[in-house]
Amino acid sequence: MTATGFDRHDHSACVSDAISSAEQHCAAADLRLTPVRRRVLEILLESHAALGAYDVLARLDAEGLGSKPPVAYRALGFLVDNGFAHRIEGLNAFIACAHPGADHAPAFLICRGCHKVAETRATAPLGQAASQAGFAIEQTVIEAQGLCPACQVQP
Amino acid sequence: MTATGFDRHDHSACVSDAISSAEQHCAAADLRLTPVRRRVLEILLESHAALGAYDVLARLDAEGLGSKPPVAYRALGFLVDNGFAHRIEGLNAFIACAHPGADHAPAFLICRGCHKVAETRATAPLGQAASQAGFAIEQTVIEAQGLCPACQVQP
DNA sequence: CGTGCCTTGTTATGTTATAACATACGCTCT
DNA sequence: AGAGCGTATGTTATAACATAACAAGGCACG
Ligand SMILES: [Zn+2]
Ligand SMILES: [Zn+2]
Ligand SMILES: [Zn+2]
Ligand SMILES: [Zn+2]
Repeated sequence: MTATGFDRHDHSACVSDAISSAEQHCAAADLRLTPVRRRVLEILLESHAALGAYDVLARLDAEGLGSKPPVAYRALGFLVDNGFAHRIEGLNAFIACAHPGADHAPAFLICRGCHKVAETRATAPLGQAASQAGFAIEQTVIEAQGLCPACQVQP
Repeated sequence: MTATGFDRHDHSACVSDAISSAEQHCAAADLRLTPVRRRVLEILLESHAALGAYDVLARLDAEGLGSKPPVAYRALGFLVDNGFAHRIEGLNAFIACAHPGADHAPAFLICRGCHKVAETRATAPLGQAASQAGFAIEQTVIEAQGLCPACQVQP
């Protein structure tokens, strides 16, 4: 399992894979990847950095696709709800999913230098504490802050 | 190690322990637990639920201790920086630390029913993914959402 | 006393997010 | 075709969260 994002990779393939995966999943699940939703996913996919809702909105506005906050929040909500994107709580921002389609529990490595974010997987380490407390976990947010390889070299 | 918060416990002892622990730590580290800071810690300690900065501010205002956002944010910042409280990213809210004084990596069980939060500890499960990616972790946020024992019974 | 440092007071503004209601579009059933 | 319905979008307004910037007070130390 790799943490896509900091490594060099064929990013245009990375983008087109994600888009076609989203198209397939939407077709299969009777979901509509409308122009705004599709464009927001593309915007998120353009980099592996997290974007704020208003950053996304600014791009949409520049392209005439919408200028009011709910436009961005609705599209982002759709993408997050259906697993095409994730919300990064520590940044109040959003990032395209790096493992689209798969049912997965994501975890993130967030670089405080360049703001890139790598998605990986992690099994939640709270099972024991939760069962001791009688707590039923539904979802776990795991976000590590630190420095990516590039930002460690040139601080 | 227990996840304090959902269990029945002697809460007044829980509060006074935390306050005296904070006093000791401040005395030892030459930090000033001023009236506003102390009162904010007490407010957080009153329940095991997370409080938003403006909730805290409303209480301060009612007591004549301050009415402008920076007053609350400064006191909360002091408490968080010195380990007396934690920020819950998933809620944009704050909670008193349940293991004060100790140097620790907290993790949280957050009930979506009653909004109580239990603090526990967890070792971040990202060491391997991080070292593979060459990423230097500085801090990890772990927050599980779900239902506490009480809220599972009566949904 | 005067200087420096920390804390507090206050104004203003920036940033993130949603409620609520109106409109448009696509589909199906008759 | 036209009515009815559900989803998506457009728009207004406001709520909720957070910080920049500067002024003023308090206290310790030389
Ligand atoms: Zn890529
Ligand atoms: Zn970086
Ligand atoms: Zn308690
Ligand atoms: Zn509960």
